[in-house]
Amino acid sequence: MPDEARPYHHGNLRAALLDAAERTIEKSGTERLSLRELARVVGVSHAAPRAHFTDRQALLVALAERGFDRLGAQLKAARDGAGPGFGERLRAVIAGFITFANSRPVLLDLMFSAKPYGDKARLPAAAEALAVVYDLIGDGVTEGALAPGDPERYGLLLYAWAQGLASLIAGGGLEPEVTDSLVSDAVSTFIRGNAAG
Amino acid sequence: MPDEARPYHHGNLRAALLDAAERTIEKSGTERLSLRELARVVGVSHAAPRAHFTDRQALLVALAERGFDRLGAQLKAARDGAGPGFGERLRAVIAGFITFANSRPVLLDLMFSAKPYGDKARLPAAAEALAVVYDLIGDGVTEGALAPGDPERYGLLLYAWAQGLASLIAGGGLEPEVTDSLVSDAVSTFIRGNAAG
DNA sequence: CCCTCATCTTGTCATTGCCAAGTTTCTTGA
DNA sequence: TCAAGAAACTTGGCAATGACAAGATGAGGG
Repeated sequence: MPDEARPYHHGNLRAALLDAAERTIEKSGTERLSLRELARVVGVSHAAPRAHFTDRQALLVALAERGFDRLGAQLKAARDGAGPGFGERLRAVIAGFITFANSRPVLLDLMFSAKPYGDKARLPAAAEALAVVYDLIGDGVTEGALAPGDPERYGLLLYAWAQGLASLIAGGGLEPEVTDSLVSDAVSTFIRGNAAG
Repeated sequence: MPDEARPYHHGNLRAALLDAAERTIEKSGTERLSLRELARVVGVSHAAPRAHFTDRQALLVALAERGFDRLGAQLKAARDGAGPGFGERLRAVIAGFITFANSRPVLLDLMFSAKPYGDKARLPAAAEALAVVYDLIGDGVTEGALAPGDPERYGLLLYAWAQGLASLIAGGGLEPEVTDSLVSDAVSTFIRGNAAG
C-alpha cells in the first residue's frame, strides 16, 4: 500500500514533526522554524501539530529532550568503549560530546538554551546525560586523578569548557583535526590543572 | 520644551531603538523582540525603524556590535586596572568578561550567536574585544608564565572556556558568588594546567 | 530660496501562532 | 457487537508581525 491516499490519522505525526523540525532547524536555524510550514512538509493541516504540541515552545522542548536522549546514549557509549583509565574515559566522553556538537550544532544550541543545569528536574533526559560526566568526574576524584573537591563543581567547569568548545566548533572555521587536538589539549589542561598533590 | 508635540523627525531614532531593544531583550528574551512594539515604545510609526535597520536581523547585529564595543572597553579597563603580573591581569580580564555576562546575559548570548570567531572580519568590534584576550595570552607566553606554545591556540582554549562559563551564567540558576569562584577556579586551572616547566 | 535627500508616515500583503468548532477514526467496555 | 467517548485531524478565523510601496515632512546644501 505505497500509494494510498493520506489516511485521516497520520499514525506517526509526533515523530514525523520532530524529524522534520530537526532537519529544518539544522538547515535554517531555530528562529525560522514555523509550525505551519512543518505541517505542510509533513502533509497535514496547519492545526494538526496542536494535537501533539500545545505550543511552538513545547515542540522545541520536545526537540531538546530527544536531543538529550541521544546525547546521553552517545556519551555512555563513548565512556564504555574507552580504556579503563580516568584520563582515557574522560577524553572519550568529551570527544563524544564534541562529535555530537559537530553533527547537530543547532540542536545542541537549542538544548543548552533550555538551561538543563541549575534546575535539573526540568528535563530528565538532560540530567541523565549530564550525570555521565558528573559520575565520571566523581570516579576521577576517588581514584585520585583529581584533587579532592566537589564533583559537581568540577563537572560545571568541565561542562562549561566543553560547551564553549562546541560553540566554537559549531561556529565553523576550524578544521576537524584542529578541533580534535584542541579538545585533547583542553582535557589535558583540565586534568593537569586539577591534579592531586 | 517638555510637552512638545512629537516632531516629525525623532532626531535620535537609531540609538533610541537600540536602547529600547536592549531593555526589551534583557527582560523578555531576544525572540520576543518585535520591531513594531519597539516603534510603539519609542513613539514612532511602525515602519520608522526601517529607515535605520533594513531588517530585524540588522537590528540584532547592530545590537551585538554595540555590545562588543562595550565589552572591549570593559576588558581593556579591567586589564589596565590590574596589577603587573600575568595571572592578575588574566584573572581581571576574565572577571570583567564574566561581569559583563552577569549584567547583560541575553545581550551576550546574542553576541555569541553572531559567531564572531572564525570569520573575524564579520564584526570588527568583536575582533577588537577578543584581541584583548589574545594579546594577554601572548604576554603570558613571552613572560614564561605559560609553557611555550601558539598564543592563538591558548586564546581559543581560554576563550571557549570563558564563553562556556558566560553561557552558564547567562542561562541563570547560579548565584553570583558561585560564578565568581567558578571563574576563579577556571583561571587557576588554566594557568596551572599550562604552566611552563 | 529652492531642491534634494534622509527621515518618517500611512496603507497593504502574506505569513504566523493560537484558538474554536466540526469531522473522522480508533478504542473501550458493556 | 456496537455504541459511546476519546483521540487525531480538518477547516475557519483572528490578531500580530515583518516587509514592502508610495507619499508626506523637514533639514541642509547649492
